[in-house]
Amino acid sequence: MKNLIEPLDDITLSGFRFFKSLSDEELKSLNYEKTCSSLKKGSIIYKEGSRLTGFYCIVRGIVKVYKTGIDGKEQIIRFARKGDIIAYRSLLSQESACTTSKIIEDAILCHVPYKTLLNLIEKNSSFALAMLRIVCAELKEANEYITDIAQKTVRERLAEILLLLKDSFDLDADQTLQISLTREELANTVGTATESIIRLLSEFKQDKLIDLQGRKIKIINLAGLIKVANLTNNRS
Amino acid sequence: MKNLIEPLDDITLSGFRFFKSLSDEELKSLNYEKTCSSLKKGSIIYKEGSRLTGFYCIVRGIVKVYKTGIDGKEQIIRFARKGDIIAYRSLLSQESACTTSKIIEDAILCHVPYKTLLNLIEKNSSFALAMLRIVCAELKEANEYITDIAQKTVRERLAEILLLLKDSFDLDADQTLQISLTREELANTVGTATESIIRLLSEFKQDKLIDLQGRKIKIINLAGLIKVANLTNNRS
DNA sequence: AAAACAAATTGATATATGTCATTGTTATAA
DNA sequence: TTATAACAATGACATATATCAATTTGTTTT
Repeated sequence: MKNLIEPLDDITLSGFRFFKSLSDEELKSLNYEKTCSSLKKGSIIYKEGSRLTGFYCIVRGIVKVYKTGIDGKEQIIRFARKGDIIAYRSLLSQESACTTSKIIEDAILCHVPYKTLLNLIEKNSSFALAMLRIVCAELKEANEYITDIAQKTVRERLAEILLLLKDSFDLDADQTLQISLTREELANTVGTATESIIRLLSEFKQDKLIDLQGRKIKIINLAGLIKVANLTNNRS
Repeated sequence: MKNLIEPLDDITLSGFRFFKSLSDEELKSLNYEKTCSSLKKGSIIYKEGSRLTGFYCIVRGIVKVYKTGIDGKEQIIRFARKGDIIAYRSLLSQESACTTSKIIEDAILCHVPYKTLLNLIEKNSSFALAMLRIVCAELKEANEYITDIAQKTVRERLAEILLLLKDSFDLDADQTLQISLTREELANTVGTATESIIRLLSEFKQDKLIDLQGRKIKIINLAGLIKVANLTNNRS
């Protein structure tokens, strides 16, 4: 699969919630300085260790962000979708990327240069604060996930991840998760072995919590799933 | 143990690396607006769920920051020491605290009001950027820990935590860790059961990696520990 | 100093989950 | 249409780690 990259002209970042606090003028130059591209599933946006020149806004599609751990096993840190930004963490720290990002659903991304970001932070304190809050939100998520992964069983975590995916990517009319992951990707998110995911999904199906057909996961007993997930209070 | 709080007059935050980018004038009003206190081991600085009015700078002592998970089991998110700041995450997100912070070594803290923080972020873009980089650094750590906890054995993680503690709190002349934790606290950091920590520490001792006397942990084979920790590349 | 409590240790045991191996299934390409 | 590979599903098995229970040691508190 080739990285079919085709520049796109008419995309604007003006509607992005992340840029809500920008003035018209700032938006104008932002839109001028960004570079958009269309990427096919499987394309890699940037690799762990690479030098970043900017961050990316996701206009459409889905991206998985992961770290490479022991034996090259990937740990998925998050899924990003329309309206999200990626690569900003390492960029702001001025380090080379500590994650890899890969398209899992055909996407359109806009690249915003580091300099533009710095400029906005410097000139627009509302933007700086908004940025700060985005990082803080992600840090909160991370801390919660550390607690989960340290204290919960794989079964509980799988249920929880399914609920999280439901909240992030919604269900279609048929109560089916609008994100399609391989069993391995699910395993790399939950932090377990692929076989365990397969077995647990089957169990969930037997228990009438979900229905499976291929990669489609249909939630048929939400309350039951929530119960299995054993939520403390956080994540809905 | 009582929360013996005694206001302290002559403490200044001017030397804090975190405030490096402040002007003399900003420092002056910061020092005026802060409130310092001396807290004994065991004191709780703030509790999960409480409303925060500011963040805290640690002038001396050690603090553990933890989340309460399943069955009230605590998951230690980080240890903070001189020069570190705590409580800023929830504060910036304007949420109630999602962690609890407790003194584990007699400490002096300075409370800086939210308004002061906001003001600095608004008026001093270098400070805003510095703040941003602090949050980013913590997010990086968190992501790395997620990968570890998801992929490594308890044995590996324990070795790694010992190394981390060594880097954060240094060793005394005798190669002994300058932070004293109960086995339970170690367990709650590593994300395992207390008994497992006890057994693994004994094994490490048998393997001549460390020496134990009470809560004192002496590192006698650093290279060996590093090997056990099975570091990918990140944390030293 | 005794009493009361918290922390550390050790052993026995159960089990959730990882690992390995095999086969079936589906997608992709040639 | 076959060939090739990626993915999914199952079974058998090993084991790291949790859990439970009992004992010892060390710290506070009165």
